[in-house]
Amino acid sequence: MPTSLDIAQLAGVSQSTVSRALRGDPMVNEKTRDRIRDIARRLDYTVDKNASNLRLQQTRTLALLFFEDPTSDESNINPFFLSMQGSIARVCSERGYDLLVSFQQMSRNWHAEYTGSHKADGLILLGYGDFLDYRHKLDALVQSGTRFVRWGSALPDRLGVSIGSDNPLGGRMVTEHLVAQGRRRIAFLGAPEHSPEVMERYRGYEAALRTAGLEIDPALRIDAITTEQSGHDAVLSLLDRGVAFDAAFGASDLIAIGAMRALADRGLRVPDDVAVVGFDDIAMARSVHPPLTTVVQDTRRAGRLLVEALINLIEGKPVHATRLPTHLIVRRSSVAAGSTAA
Amino acid sequence: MPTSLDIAQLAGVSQSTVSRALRGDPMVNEKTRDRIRDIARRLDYTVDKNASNLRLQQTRTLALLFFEDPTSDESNINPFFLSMQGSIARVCSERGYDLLVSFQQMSRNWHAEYTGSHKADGLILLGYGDFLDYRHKLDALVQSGTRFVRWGSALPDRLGVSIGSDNPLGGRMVTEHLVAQGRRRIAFLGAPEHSPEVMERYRGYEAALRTAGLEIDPALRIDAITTEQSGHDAVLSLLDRGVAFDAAFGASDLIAIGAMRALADRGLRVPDDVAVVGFDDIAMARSVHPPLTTVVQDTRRAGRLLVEALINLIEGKPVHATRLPTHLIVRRSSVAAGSTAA
DNA sequence: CTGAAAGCGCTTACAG
DNA sequence: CTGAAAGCGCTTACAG
Repeated sequence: MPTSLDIAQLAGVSQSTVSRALRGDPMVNEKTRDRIRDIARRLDYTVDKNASNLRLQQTRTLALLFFEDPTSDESNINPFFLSMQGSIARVCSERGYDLLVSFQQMSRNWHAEYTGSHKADGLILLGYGDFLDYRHKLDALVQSGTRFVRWGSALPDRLGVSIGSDNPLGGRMVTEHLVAQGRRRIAFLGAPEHSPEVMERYRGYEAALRTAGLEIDPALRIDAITTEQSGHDAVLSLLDRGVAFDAAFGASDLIAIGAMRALADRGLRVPDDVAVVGFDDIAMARSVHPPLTTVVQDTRRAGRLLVEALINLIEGKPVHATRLPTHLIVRRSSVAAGSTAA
Repeated sequence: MPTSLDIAQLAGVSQSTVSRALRGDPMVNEKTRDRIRDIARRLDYTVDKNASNLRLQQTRTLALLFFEDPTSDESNINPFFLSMQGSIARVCSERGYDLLVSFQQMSRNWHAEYTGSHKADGLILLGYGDFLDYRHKLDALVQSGTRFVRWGSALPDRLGVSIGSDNPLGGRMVTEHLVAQGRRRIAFLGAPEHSPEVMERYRGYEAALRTAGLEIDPALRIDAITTEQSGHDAVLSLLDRGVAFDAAFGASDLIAIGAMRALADRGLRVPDDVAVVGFDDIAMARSVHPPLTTVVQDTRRAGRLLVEALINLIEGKPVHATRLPTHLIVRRSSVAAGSTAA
C-alpha cells in the first residue's frame, strides 16, 4: 500500500504538503495540489484510517447493536429492527460515517468494547429483551459518558436519548378500531412489565376501553415476548383457560401472526370469530392470510433520526428524545365480511 | 480515556510491560501481570484499536457489502441476503472480528474505500444487480490484491472465491416436482443473462424438461429481477401475450410471490390453475397464501462459510469455492387439492 | 523478566 | 505557501 510519503517523493514535496493537499487545505498552491491528487489517484492511494483516526482521536464510525431476546435460542431479531438498518446505513454513509453492526448479548461491556477501544464514536441500540437488565446497562453507559441513542419509549433523561413511536396513541387506535368493529372482549398479548414500549401500548389499550365504557378484564391480558411462537402459545393458553374473547391485540406483528396460527389450529376463523391486530407493519403483515391490520411505524424516518441524533451528540450539539407519529393500517384480519364499519 | 501509560504509572512499571501483560505475554511475571490487569479493569481500560491496528498493520474487521439492485429505487435488499447477516455477524464475533456493513452502489471503489484505507482486512460481497458491471468490479478487486469472498455461483478462479448454493440441482428439483404434479407448460421468471446464479437455475430447469421429454418453449421464459413488482409484471405480460402456462418457476421467492399476486389479480387460482414455486425460502414464503413451495438454501451455513473462507484468505491459508446442498420444500402453492402426487 | 527506543502513517502547530 | 518536527497510543526487537 502506498503511503503519503510515497506520494511526496513522487511529487517532490514534503509529506506534510501531501497531507494538506489531500485534505483540501486551501493554503496549498492549486497546481501543487492538483499534481499531488493526480499522483494519489494513479497509485490508488487512500489515507490510512488507523493512522488518521489515531491522530484525530475520532473514528467516524457508529456501532449498531441489536439485542437478541435472551430467551430465544436463535438469531431471532425482529424483522422490524432489521428494516431500520437499511435507513440507518444509508444515512450513515450520507454523513460520512461507517457502520459497525453486531448482535449483542446483554452481558457484554458495550462501552469498553466499542467506544472505549475507539472502534466507534457512538452506539445505536436496537431491540432488547427484558428491560430490567437493559436499564442497568443504560445507566452504566451514561456513567461512562458514552454517546448513544436507542429506539424505545422516551424515558427519564438519565437513560440517554431515545427515539420511539407514539405507542400510547398506537395502542389506542388499535383498540378504538376493534371497538368500532363491534368487538367487546379484546385480549392483549404482550408483556408490559418487561418493556416500556409494550407498557405504553397497553396504556393506550386501557384508555380506549375506558373511554368506550368497556370492562378491563385482567384475564384478557397475557404475557408474550416478540416471537411467533410466543404469540401462538399465548392464544392457546387463553383458549385452554376458557377465556372468551372476540379480538386479540398483539403487542407486535410477530405475536399477532403467531396468534392467528393458533386460532387457525383451533378451528377459529379470523376475523369472523376473532379479529386480530398487530403492531410494527413488518413485510409479513401484508402477506399473511388474512392480511394483518397493524400500526405502521416509520422505520425510514426512525433510522434517520437515530443516526442524526447520535451524530449531534458526538458533535456536542443539543439533542432531545423524539416521538414519531404512527398510523393504523386496516387490513382484513380485523374486519369481518358482514361488518358495517370500514 | 486512560492509556497504557496511565496504567504503567499506577503499577510502577514501564508502558512496555503493561502492553505485554495485557496481551498475555508469558514472559511477564505472573504477579506483575495480575496487578496490571487489576488496575486496567478498575480503570475500565481498553486498548486503543486505532493505535494497535496501526502498529500491527491489521484491522480485525471485515466489511459486508450489500448491493442494491440499481433499478429499484429503494433499500430493496432481498430479505434472503439479510437473513445471512445474522450468521455472518455471529461467526465474526466468534472469531474476534468486527463487522462493517454497508449498502453499496456499483460505482464505488470498494478496495480504496475499505481495504486500502485499512478499515477492513477483507470484503464479503452479497447480492448484486447486473452481473456485467459486477464482473468488472470483481476483476478490479482481484487486480488490487484485495481479499474478498462473495455469495454466488462458482465462477472461474480469477473472479475470486465464491460460496453458493447448488443452483443447477435446485432448478432441476423444482422442475421435476412440477412435472410430477402433471404440469407441462412451466414458465421461467428470471433473467439468466444478468446473473450466473439464475442462469444455473435455468439450466437445471432446461435439463429437467429435457429429461421429461417436454418442449423448451422460449415464449415461457421471461425476464424478471428479484422484486415482487418485477415478478408481478412478468406474469401480467405473459398473460397479456396470451402465452398458456400451468406453472411458474420464479428465480427467487420475491419474484414468485409477485407472480402469485398477479395471478390472483387476474382471477387465476394457485395452485389449481397455475402452480407456483420460488427459490430461497425467505420467511415470507411460509406466510403467503397459499404457502410457497421453494428451494431452501442454508443461510446459516452459508454465512459461516463466507466468514471462514475470508479469514482463511486473510491469514494466507488455502481456500476454495464451495457449493452448498439445497433441498425442495413442498408447500401448497404447487400441489393442487385433487393431486395424486405428494 | 523488564525497560528504553523505534516506528506504524497520519495531522497540524510552529517556523520560515 | 511549504517544510521539519512533534505526537496520537500502541507493539516488539533489542539490550540488559
